[in-house]
Amino acid sequence: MQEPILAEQIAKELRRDILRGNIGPGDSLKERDKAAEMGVSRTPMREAIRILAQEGLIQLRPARSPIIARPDVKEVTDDVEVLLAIEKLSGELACQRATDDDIAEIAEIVQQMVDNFDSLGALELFEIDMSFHSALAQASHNAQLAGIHDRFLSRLWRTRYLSTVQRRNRASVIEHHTAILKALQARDSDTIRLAIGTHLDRLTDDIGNVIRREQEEVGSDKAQASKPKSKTTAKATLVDK
Amino acid sequence: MQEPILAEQIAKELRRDILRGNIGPGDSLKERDKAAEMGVSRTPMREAIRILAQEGLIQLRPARSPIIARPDVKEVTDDVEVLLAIEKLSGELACQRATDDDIAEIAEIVQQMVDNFDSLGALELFEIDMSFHSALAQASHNAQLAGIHDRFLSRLWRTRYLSTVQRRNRASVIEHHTAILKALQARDSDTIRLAIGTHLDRLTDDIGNVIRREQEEVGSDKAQASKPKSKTTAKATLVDK
DNA sequence: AATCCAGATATGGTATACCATTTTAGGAAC
DNA sequence: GTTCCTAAAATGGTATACCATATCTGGATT
Repeated sequence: MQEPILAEQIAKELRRDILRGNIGPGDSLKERDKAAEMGVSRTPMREAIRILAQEGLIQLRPARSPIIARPDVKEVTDDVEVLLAIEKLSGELACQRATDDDIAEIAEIVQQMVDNFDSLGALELFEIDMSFHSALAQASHNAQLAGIHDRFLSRLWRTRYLSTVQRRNRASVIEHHTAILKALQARDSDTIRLAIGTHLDRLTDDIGNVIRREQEEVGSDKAQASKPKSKTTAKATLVDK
Repeated sequence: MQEPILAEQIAKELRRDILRGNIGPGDSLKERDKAAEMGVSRTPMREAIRILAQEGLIQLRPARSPIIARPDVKEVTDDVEVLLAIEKLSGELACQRATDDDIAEIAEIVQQMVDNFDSLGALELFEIDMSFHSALAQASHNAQLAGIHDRFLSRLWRTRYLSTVQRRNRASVIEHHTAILKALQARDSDTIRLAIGTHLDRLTDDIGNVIRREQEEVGSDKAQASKPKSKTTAKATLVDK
């Protein structure tokens, strides 16, 4: 059955917690305590932490507890800048190399979102959104590119998710995806670059807003009271909608 | 003091060995043996292996010994494809955001290569070459971009080095670097993209040649060795510290 | 002779114990 | 009351011991 090794399961779990906001930016992640909490030993926990650090979700500090990364505006816009270039390249290459099956799969994903737009929640829709972008990168038939793409995608996951949830007209996502799909079907590199640019550019502003708001919250949090070190912060702050 | 943790020293050492060819593609890397060989315990060795796996130098296999990655032509050309896009973006952003100091530093690197072109060996020249590209990425003032750039650069290190060494007219490197620098000084995004394209496109062919040649060697190796079960544990030649 | 099973061995995964360094707290000296 | 020193606690880094499974070897069975 080949199940993934423990470290990866832990990483997955932690990643979920971080991205969903169950543990917030700035929280420290003592490998000893966290391992005990999850009922595993330090070794795989340590490995999991390294994985997430590498993904940019956790920040390692020499001889200190790792903490959940608190990306600032610049960091996130930098990420978006890179993601944009990567995804444009993906689109361009996909236009050249995507198989009919690839395109059909992407079309399927778009259709899936259209069909279920009203019945699904924000999270489910968002996951479909992500899978669309992943599939596009996959269709570039450049594994390295797809890999790096996924990495940046996951790095932006949380911020992007927050921005999606808060956004009023999520319908435009479908428009954009459709435009990208059309360009791909026409195998028109220039058009797909433009469409991808449009799609992601819109995100830049939203993301900026999300981060800035979060930053402010943190500021006021710190201003009013220092956090008591209770270790039961697990389910404290969930995204309010 | 603040010296880097053991795992990173090991990773550095192993990386050197891999890139320089002291341990070749296909060799297995048993963490137990290798750790004993280097006089460390399995824990940091394991961590080092993960680091290099992440960099693409080592290939992890479920429930098997990791092996030194043997990049095939497609993988490397894929890497180049990505590196090209990343570096073009770096150049473009550098044109917008590089400080005068940044540019001066890059100019200094170019000059350094010009001045020492005849006195330095291939390896030293190559290291200057690499530092030029790194500095350019750095000048983009996008840390994420610079990070990913360095990663792909290091991934291509060995192949690129081999291609440089064998190349007849290494002089063109200076031409290309100078062209890129000029474009940067003029802060001309379009020109720098072109110049970078020219510079790296030339590498694509060379790299292809190198890999193909290596592949052939391996092919003939395998042709004669794959019938009998040779273990080929080439564990000689280790330059310990 | 070929096949298959069982024990042995090798090897990666996991847990735990140990160590070094950093942080912190409390008390003594001023 | 403040400061500084020291010892203890916390915590990440490292080593080692243990475990599970995959691979290998040899012999028994057909």
